[in-house]
Amino acid sequence: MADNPAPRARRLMDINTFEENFCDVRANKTYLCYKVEVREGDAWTPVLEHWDYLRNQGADTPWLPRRHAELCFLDLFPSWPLDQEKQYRLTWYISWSPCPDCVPELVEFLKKNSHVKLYIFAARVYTYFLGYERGLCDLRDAGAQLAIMTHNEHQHCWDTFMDSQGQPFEPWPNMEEQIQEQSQQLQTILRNPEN
DNA sequence: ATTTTCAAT
Repeated sequence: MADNPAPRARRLMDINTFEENFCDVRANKTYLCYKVEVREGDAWTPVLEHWDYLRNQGADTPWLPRRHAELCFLDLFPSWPLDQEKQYRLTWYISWSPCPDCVPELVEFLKKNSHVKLYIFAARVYTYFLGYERGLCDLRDAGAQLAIMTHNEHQHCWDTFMDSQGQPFEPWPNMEEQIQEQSQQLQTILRNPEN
C-alpha cells in the first residue's frame, strides 16, 4: 500500500495495569504516561505523536537491563524531532515519584533542554531510597513542577492513555484520603529547607 | 499496625 496511512492509533494501557499501578496497589514496578504540548501563541497544542506510556525495566523483565522508568524516557527523548526554537510542555503521570538516584540525570536533561518544561504528577511518593526528599527538592530546584495526581489527573489518564472499553473511571474507596496524604507528604518535603 | 515502595523472599 503506497498511499498515506492514517496515523496509527496510539497504544493504550489496559484497565488492570492502570489500576494496579496508579490506584491503590503498591506495585513493584513503575509506569510512566507522558504527553507533550508545544506553545503556539497563547495556546498549548498537543503533539500527539509523542503521547504514550512506558514502564521501567526491572526484576520482572530480566531480559532487559535494569533501568528506572524516568531513565527509559530519557533514552527515548533524543529521537523526537522537536524544534529547539519552540517551547514545550512535557507532562508525566508516573506511578512512583522519581528516586534520588535518577534525579541528577533528570536535572541534566532539564539543563540541556531549556525549551522543555517538565510537569510531574506522581501517584505516590517513593520513599524507599535514602535521600528521596533531597532528590525531589533538587528536581524542583531544576525547574520541574511536582505534584500528586488528583482525581483530575486520574480522570485525564483514564480518558487519554487507557483502553477504557467505554467504562467510566471509578475512584477507589480511599482515593481522596490517599491523595490528601500523599500531597501533604510531598508538600512537607518541598517546604522543608533542610532538604 | 510504620504499609505489596522501579522486589526478592
